[in-house]
Amino acid sequence: MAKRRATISDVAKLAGVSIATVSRVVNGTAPVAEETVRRVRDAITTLGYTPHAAARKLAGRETGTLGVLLPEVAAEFFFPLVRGIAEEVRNAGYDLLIHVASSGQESSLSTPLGEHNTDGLLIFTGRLNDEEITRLYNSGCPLVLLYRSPPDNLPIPYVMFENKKGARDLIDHVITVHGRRRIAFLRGPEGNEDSEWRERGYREALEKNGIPFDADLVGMGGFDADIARETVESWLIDGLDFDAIFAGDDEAAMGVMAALRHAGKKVPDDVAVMGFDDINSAKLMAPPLTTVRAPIEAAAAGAAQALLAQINGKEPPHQLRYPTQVIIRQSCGCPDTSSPKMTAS
Amino acid sequence: MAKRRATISDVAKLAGVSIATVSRVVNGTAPVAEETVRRVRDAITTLGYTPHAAARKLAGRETGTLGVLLPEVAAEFFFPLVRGIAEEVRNAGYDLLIHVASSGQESSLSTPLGEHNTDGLLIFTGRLNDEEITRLYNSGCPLVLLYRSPPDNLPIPYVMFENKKGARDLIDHVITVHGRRRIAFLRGPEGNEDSEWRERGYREALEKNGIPFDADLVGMGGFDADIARETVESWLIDGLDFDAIFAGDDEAAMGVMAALRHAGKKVPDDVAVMGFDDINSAKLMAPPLTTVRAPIEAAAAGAAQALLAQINGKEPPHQLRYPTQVIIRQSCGCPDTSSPKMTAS
DNA sequence: GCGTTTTCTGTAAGCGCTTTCATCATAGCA
DNA sequence: TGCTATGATGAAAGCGCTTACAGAAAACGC
Repeated sequence: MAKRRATISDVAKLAGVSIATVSRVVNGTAPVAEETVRRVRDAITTLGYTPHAAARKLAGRETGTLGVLLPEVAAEFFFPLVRGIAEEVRNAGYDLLIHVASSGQESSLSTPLGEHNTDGLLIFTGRLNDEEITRLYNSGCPLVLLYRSPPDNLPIPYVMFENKKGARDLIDHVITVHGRRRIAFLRGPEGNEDSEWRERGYREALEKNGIPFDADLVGMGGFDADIARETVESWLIDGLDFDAIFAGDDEAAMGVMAALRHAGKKVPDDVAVMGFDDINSAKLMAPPLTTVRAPIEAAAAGAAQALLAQINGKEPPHQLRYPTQVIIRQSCGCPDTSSPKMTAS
Repeated sequence: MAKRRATISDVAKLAGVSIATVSRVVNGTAPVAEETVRRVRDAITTLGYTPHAAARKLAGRETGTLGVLLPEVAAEFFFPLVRGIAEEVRNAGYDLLIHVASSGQESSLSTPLGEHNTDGLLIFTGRLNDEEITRLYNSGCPLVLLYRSPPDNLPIPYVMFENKKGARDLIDHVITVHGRRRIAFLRGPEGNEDSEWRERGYREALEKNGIPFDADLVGMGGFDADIARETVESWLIDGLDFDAIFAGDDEAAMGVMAALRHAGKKVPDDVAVMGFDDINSAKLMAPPLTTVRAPIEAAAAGAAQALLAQINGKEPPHQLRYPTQVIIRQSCGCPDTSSPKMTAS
């Protein structure tokens, strides 16, 4: 096995042409005689030649790579997200560079990511603070923000869900249909915009139904099962009175259910539980989770498209807003309408 | 805002030195006078200079990038996996290129990934068939396989879990402790080695306890909640007799529980359910899932280390085997030993 | 049949960086 | 004082590729 890999000149030599011609047939950037194309193609396959990415990037202008910045946390909804992005990016012939923000680092100043290594960046992390985003923006790096709005009203495209409407409809449902009035809310991570909008929707629904907002009923869920569980457990110990919990997202809802179950509370009889996102396991929970469907994959794909458009000099939409939809299952108290049971329990 | 980014020569000019010197202070590859270092540093900051990755790669030998090949499927256990890899890779100063195998493509021949764009590849996909792996191996690309052994006994390092032992211990538990004898098994995806070893462990436990193997009790779980659910539902319709289900993995276990619950079967009273992996939501299921812990993140980190070692010319271990551990919760029938309930239901 | 396109192909100039190699002070040592 | 290690720096050669630019051959128009 040859250790050294074939370069464009090897191919050129074998095919008896110049490297420029090889480059042309590889990229199809100029007309090449049919016969020549064949010879070059042959040479390429016999040599197993693959263009060297770095060289290509250096010579051309683009890097052919898109970067994604992710927070360290591993939530289930990351995968549809990454999948949506990956799909789009691959179709456009780009590579995907994923940077998982390190836990320790305040900002990603340490990582020389972006700017030079990628043609553009999809940013999904609260860690990358405003200054960092501003810096990247000023450096001219094409950016698209996921689930957060740009700092200082910078004209950076961003994607968002209709969080407020989804949350409002959801809460309205448990109030009007199930008569719940002591509805708790679990906030997401500090500064998370999705959470802020969901809280707004929650409050609107309360207000609309004449239920006063009670700050005691708001706690930290962190969009995380374990955090949510702890919060609910401490509420239970404190004897807080509630008959429903809007967990902020589905992960947290899972933690909420575990806490409730562990304390002997029945869902939804004693406490209704609602999530947000409609992750895959939502329908598998016991009871199946009433939640709001967020088209995560589609939104991610949209973000990738916006970035690609931007890179190609097109004007991307300033904001992409994806609709959400309430998904009624049983954790809110609604009956199971799916196929009948086999056995009476 | 300057549109064009600063290059090394800009820095050199500003600092009044040669580009070689700038390179030296940036990389610390040779002694530079203190005063000069200061001047260069200043120039770098005022210019906001960041070395261009591609150029660096071209000039140096390495690309500074590691690739990961993932199948399209999005399972929850991917995240610890990616996290483990990302962490390790970042610590080593490499970038991570993630390729999600496309659904349609037979092999990844279409993607020019690997070889040239990365210094090495972590492969976790059954899609990339043996020939493709062989091809990559022959091309001299450093490789590490995740959760599968190399084709044709090629000396490619790979990481594995002690699947057989974990499964054996787990099944032995429900047999000896809970007296189950009609234990079903849900296989993972076709050709999945983890699944094969788990099945072997399952059979060994059966044999050890004098229970004959019954092919009817083996079905397809696909390591997927929905597939597992369907299988169990059809078993239920067929009236198959079983008192325990080893779901193959935790995702499938989730589907199994949903099917059982939906049919009015009690877990674990009517049917014990066991998973494998101990994903985060395992402990949150109702009832909490008895499973086998696989150190996914550690294994992924180990794989990354092995790849890095290989790239740096060190001899990587041929095989990395990670121990597994049975995690007893309540889905097998064991009592809940955690903190007491707050309320009697 | 001669100027003019049109096709095809080669030459060569970088892209921004790393890295010998050579240079030139200094400093060390006899 | 003379000669060599040593430290600090610059000049320049690429890394593998893209892409003007230009030349040569073939096709076209009148």
